[in-house]
Amino acid sequence: MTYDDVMKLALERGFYFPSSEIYADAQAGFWEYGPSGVSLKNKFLELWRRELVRRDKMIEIDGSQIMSKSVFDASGHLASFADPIVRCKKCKATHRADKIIVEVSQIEIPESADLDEFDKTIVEKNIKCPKCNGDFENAKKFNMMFEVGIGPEGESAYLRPETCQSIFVDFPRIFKTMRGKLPLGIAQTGKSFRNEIAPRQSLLRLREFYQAEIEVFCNPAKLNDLGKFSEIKDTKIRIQIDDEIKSMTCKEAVDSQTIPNEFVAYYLGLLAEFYEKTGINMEKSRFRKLGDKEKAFYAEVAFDFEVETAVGWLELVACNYRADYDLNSHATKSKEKFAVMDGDEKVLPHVFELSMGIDRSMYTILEHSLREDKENERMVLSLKPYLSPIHVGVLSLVKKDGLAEKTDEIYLNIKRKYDVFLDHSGAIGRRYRRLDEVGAPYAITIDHQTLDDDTVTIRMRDSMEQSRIKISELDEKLSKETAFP
RNA sequence: GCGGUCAUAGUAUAGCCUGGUUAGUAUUCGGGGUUUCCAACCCUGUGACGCGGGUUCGAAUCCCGCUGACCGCACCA
Repeated sequence: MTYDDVMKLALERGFYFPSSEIYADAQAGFWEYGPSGVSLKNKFLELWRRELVRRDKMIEIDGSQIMSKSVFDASGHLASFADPIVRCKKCKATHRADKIIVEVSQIEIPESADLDEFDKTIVEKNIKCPKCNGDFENAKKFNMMFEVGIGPEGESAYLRPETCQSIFVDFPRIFKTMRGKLPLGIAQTGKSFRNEIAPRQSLLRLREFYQAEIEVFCNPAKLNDLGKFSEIKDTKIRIQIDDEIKSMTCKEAVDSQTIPNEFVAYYLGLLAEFYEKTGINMEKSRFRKLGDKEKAFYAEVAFDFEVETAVGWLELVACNYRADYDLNSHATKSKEKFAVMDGDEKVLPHVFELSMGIDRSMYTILEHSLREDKENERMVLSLKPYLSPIHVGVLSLVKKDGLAEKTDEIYLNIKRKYDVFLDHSGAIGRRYRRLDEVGAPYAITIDHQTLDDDTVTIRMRDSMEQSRIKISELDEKLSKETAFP
């Protein structure tokens, strides 16, 4: 399915839509989830908790979205999350100062350097705008963090550009009070904020977006000493090496040094098993090892988990081995002690991060699940039953003859346990089609026979097949069919 | 941020060039009827010119600005 097909579904069926859309000054990069989108997102996160957080005995926190200046001073975001930019006086085009200098003069100036240095070099080497040969204005820093003013004096703080900083900052307390033991995963879901220059494509590039992040704290001396590695050693993952994607088991990946150690391979394996269960087509996925130039400023080893969609390869998860970059910086700036005991050894833990983009995952799940059933003239959203916004539709075949009342009765009995959509009106076929489009895997229909023998028909979304089932067996059936795997 | 294309009901569109009707159509949606297991049919109802300014007796239509969407470039720690 194309991007436009997914967009249309999202708008018509309440998955997502533009924020503040009734006002003309609404800015780009902000989208809202509607009822169907929220329901899908909640279930996606429940699956994430099951497959990663609980499975690996991680613990979860929920931190502030606004954090102090010191946090981002220590994390490096104040200096490194900003691009030095120069603007052409003539054609107004904006360029990265460091890049344009390298292109013309081969002089490498780190992007965190003082602005004077860029200006000086541009003048010395007589660098002009590549588009129109015009002169540049003075270099400026464009920081992608949103600054906010706190209290009446407007003291400076920032909306977090990634959720993980609260995990690092909270680590000493959490490790102590939760009786932590290495390796320890700390997880968090929530919003992050980045002032993107050009947000695009609805959920794919947002200024305000959801992340589900996991930071695993570990003893760097024990990266190949992981008992639980056996759990995923045979799990297949697809890894891009040079231009070729190879499918191999996690064990093969470590043995061949495609992945540097068991520790990293274990978490990539968990991630692959998780995404398999979201219904994303894993044949269209890859882990891509990032080169030095692509990696974030804090990363030693980095793999992106990417999935192929109608708009190209999409990065869904960034997996970064951040080493002790973060704990070290926060320890130095705050004077707090971050080293912990691992057996008899005192270590400053290293961190491996799985930083998941929830919004992009939502889009990908929708795109990979949506199909057109031409034979039956319908669009079907073949979501996994446990992820569907609606588990089951409850329909009366006709409203009269007491069927509506009987239908209401069944609805009341199951509505608290499942996401149920009750519908009495219109042609039955039309109601089935509507349910197909929001991905409801089952529909039960109350007909005249129901009044005689207390059975209903149950219809499967994907096959359109129907069978009769006793009302008394309904709960057991639904419970089994909509359960998380 | 630069360049190109574009902006009319929930969705998809006609009308714009050549200014003047009650802004048309399809579908969706609400109510009613008929049928009774897969978007049928009949009746009925709700629903739109992105925002701001200008020209004009009169603007969805012409002009300017803004905002947004799409596509390329750049950006994506």
